[in-house]
Amino acid sequence: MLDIKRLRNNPDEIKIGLKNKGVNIDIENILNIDNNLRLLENQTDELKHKRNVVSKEISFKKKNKEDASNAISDMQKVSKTIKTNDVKIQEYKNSINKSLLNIPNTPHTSTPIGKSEKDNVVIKEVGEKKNFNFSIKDHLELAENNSLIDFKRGAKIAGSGFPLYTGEGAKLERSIINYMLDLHTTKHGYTEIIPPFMANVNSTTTTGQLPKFGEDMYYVNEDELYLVPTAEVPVTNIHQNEILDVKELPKKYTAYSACFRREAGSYGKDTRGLQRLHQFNKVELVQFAHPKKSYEVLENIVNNAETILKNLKLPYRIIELCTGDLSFASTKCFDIELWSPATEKWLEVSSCSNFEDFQARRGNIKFRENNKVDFVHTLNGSGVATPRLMIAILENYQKEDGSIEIPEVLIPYFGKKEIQKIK
RNA sequence: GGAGAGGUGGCCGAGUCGGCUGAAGGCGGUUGCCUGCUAAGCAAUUGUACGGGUUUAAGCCUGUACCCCGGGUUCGAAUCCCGGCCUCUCCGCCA
Repeated sequence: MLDIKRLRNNPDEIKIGLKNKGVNIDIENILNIDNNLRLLENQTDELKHKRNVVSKEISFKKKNKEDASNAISDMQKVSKTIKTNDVKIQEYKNSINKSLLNIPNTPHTSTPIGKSEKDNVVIKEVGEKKNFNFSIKDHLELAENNSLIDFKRGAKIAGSGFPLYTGEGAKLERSIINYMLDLHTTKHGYTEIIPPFMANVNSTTTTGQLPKFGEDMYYVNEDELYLVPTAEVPVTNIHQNEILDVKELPKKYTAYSACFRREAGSYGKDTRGLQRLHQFNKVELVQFAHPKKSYEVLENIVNNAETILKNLKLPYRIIELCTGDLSFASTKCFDIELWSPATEKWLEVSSCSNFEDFQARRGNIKFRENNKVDFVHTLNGSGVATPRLMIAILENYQKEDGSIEIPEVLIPYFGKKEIQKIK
């Protein structure tokens, strides 16, 4: 949520930011309502002040057995006015709040300006794309031949987009998750969390899924709960309505969660195999940072995520999203993409973003420094999502005989050096 | 799911038959004094949000609101009434 004071004082700056993000929002209208609100609030505060004073006088009079009926009937009128004013004030506030919740964050000044993903900037490419001297298979065929994932039965159980990992496929998936969690906790200083996989309206509003993107989530009507689309939702809300001590910052959490996404409207787009799923596994990194340090923290998160891919010896690249491709809540964002040799495409496995105080305002997450209280900056990044990582491992580590080599760092977790071809 | 108890400031904990309680008391924190150092002691200070005023600014002054949340009664509610949420205890069910 944007700061209403920023809206009052620098409306032009915000208009430019929103324009760069490709959205058009009537800020003047909000400012008008804000003006009316403050006017009425001032008047009403004065009435309330009067009521407080006179009520005390009434109390004294009654104690002294004096007549207070005039004052009381006066105050009856005042109270009536206060009541109607309060209703109006609440309407103004609701209206402003509703508008603010629907305004996206504005990009950081360093974010490259652009309209769509075509304008994203490649920051660097790391590792070499392997040259295979045999005809390679794609991850679907490999998963099938080695009995790692049973898409058909997954679909039978829940529908398409719900993969059924089987045997060594399940074990490899688990190995990947464990390896990532261990790296982040032992080498990168994160505290591990296992969060609820469902979240309420409040929590999903903090992170920005609600009110605009409710359609993207699975919703359990009876209990008014959303299945988490990412661990970012529960983990960011750990400190909802809290004031942290500045000494605690940055607070670093890593969490595994299953992620559930309806992916409404994306049918037929890169949906083969593991590319786009309704349920997938992800290890998430979340940090609560001092506002002055948050851009350093962003680099730190990118670095932590990157280390996974480096250690797995997979070719990857980092791109910076342009203003037009930035998500609703973020000011700056780096994606990490893995190379899929079979499809000759880059696959996004991580998205690392700074939200500055956007989520902190919605979730009321603050810190105290020298007796002053201010909103923290929240950041997160995938570290990383498993399905496309699985694609990259299977495809990049395949051998001519159809077996799949296990990346060195995963061997202690997987317990074997390779997966033998079965079919 | 059934029965009962309860939700007060960073924490503990008082709050009378509604009025002078933003909230006693204690702990903790901060600052000052004291002290050879530490401990102890003494004193002061110590919530948040949103307005208004003032200052170059840190700040200061001032108003309103907040004692789980939302309504209601009343001139006036932490205190009374209704609804919700959460916690605890017992019973039931269950991985």
